Amino acid sequence: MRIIKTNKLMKKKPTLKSIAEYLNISVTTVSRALSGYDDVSPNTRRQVEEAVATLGYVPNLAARRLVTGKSDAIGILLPVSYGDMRDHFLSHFLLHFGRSLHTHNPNLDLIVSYAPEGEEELSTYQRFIDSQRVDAFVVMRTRKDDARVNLLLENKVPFVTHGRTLSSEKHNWIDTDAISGFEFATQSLIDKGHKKIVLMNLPERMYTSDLRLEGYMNAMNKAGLTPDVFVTEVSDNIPHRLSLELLKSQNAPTGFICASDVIAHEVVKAAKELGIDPCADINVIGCDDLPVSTLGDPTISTLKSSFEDHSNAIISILQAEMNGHLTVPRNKLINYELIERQTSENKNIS
Amino acid sequence: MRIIKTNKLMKKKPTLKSIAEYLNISVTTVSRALSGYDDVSPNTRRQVEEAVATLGYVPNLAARRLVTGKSDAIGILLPVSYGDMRDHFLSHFLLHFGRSLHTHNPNLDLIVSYAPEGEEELSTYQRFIDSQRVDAFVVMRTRKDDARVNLLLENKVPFVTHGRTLSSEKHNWIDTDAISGFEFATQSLIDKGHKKIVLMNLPERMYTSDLRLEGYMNAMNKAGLTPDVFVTEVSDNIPHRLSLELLKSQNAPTGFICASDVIAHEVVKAAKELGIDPCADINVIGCDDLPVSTLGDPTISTLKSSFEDHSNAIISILQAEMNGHLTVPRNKLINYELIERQTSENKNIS
DNA sequence: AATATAAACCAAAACGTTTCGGGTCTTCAA
DNA sequence: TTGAAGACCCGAAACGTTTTGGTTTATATT
Repeated sequence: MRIIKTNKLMKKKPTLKSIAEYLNISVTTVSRALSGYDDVSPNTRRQVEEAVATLGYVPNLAARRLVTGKSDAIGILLPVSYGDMRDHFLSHFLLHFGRSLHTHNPNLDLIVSYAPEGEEELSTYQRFIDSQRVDAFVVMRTRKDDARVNLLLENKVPFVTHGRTLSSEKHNWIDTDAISGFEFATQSLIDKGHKKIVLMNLPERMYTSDLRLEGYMNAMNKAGLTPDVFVTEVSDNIPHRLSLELLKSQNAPTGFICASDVIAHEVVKAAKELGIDPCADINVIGCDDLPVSTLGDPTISTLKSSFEDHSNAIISILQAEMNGHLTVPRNKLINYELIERQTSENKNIS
Repeated sequence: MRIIKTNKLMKKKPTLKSIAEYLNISVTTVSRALSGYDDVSPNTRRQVEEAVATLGYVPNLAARRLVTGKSDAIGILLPVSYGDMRDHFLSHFLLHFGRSLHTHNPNLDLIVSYAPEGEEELSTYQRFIDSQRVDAFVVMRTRKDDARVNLLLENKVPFVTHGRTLSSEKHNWIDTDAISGFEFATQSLIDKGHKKIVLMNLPERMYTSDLRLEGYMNAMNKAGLTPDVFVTEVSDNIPHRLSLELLKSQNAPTGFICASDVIAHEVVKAAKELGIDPCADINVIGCDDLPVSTLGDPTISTLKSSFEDHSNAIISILQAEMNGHLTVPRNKLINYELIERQTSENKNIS
């Protein structure tokens, strides 16, 4: 048992008490000095700060959390399904969100755990709430009618959803402006002369799917074109089989609006397999700007919304919730930007 | 202020005390019943368990942590650099690790924070240690001589590194068996008749780069071939420019062993730009089996080691550390498997 | 000189656990 | 009938903070 640090007067981990003794003042005063109260003299405050620095005091979070009832942590329960391509979005989002949170407030912990959709999803949330591990939640991949939302509302736990629900007016949310985004993307293909444009959508369980559909329909209707919608999971080779089928059909579509870059990538791949030029013969637009869309050949056009914006919006709502109480739910719509890459570069389909 | 839950006798959040009062026994006994001590009668234990269930008691973690000094959390301080392609590996690893940790022990929290390489890296670790937020660390992307390792050793905090260091004998680590893996990959190209095989390595700051180099050298020396090594970051378009240069040089290499799939992908891309068939004219092998290597066209051969194995190895070492104390550092080498895809499918380069 | 005001400080309670060092009551052997 | 052993239980302290509701001292006001 050697003493590690060589600072004078150092034996154990310093506490408020040891600092108080060291300075011959009370624990209360030390605490208040450090918390910036104004009933402590400038001189005392300075001494406390010095002592903290030389003794290397760091507050014990457990004790603080016990007494304040706040945990200074925010939780995110990931709905990952192993091997599912959708994990791409989540894993990148997570990294960015964590990073933003940290730069925004390094004292907020991010606790990551898992609550896959299904049986135990709600009970996992409940346990998390009850143990008071976190002050607030970020809820990912919201469904239209999402039981998690109700649970959190009932328990009066602050949270922000990433994606709207059918009861969006009751809770904080951020979301991409899927209607405008998909309308714009569809319109861009219409402008290029496409007549047969399909939407390859995600399952309608997610609300966002409805909104994307709406955007697509808006553009198609305005142009007097017949919409054609397909729904696919982003896993296994379902999107791939579907793409092959579509491309081989007579009177095959030439424009593809895809709800995910992964789907878009499968369309491109299927086209190449069939000897169809994914840039000249058809146009493909994906969504999310995942690495696959820039790394692939050809590069894939995509609807992008910055993780930075997502994260910042979530964090600012969370902060508002955790400090002064929010009287009314807040929300934020984030714009999509159409990134034109090779799969939509040709100017005129005839 | 309405009462949310409708259970009888429920007003506030239940505590040990409320259960004790409810059952007319002492707090001590309740606590001991729940902790599985054997000095509580079967009957009492049953009653306690029932009460816990009906009242919906969940222990307050802050209180427990305060008294035990354990946090039941493990921390991972990510060395992310925004926009860096290496983040691909990290983000996927993180998702998998979290998932494994959760299935292994759902009561262990995973706290994710950020400590980018540089100035504040060590102080970030120090603050994390001092605040006793976590019981143990996972240290990613170890360097040859890694100050984080020393810091953690000095503070006697349990940790496992992902990747060896020069002082590996002093700490727990897991790592991929880079020597064997890269030797095997190189040998596989030699077996196909390649004479000019280059290694496109990562900066030697990381120990793993040395080991990969060693594996490559082993195979080359054994075959009497002249080694040729290049070092590149995995960011910007450095690997791309380097690839173009190499492929355009006279007496250009035909075999490419790359320390990352991202680099391999750049080689492939450069080849295609130059009209070189990345499958027939050259062979390329990457590393890590990132999504880009399966999603790309052509698909890229790669050295794969399963995240599952990584995670499990780390977790089992961590568990050993956190329960009975480990007397001697543990480690685990994880095998690479060569996944042959299109970029190494041709059988004979002449 | 007495009183009000302000500045600086503090003792003690509280948060909800775990654990230490006992205690009481059976039961059973001597 | 006594004593020991075992089974079961409990009071109180401890963990390190924050906060409440003061007290003390010095200065200003009447």
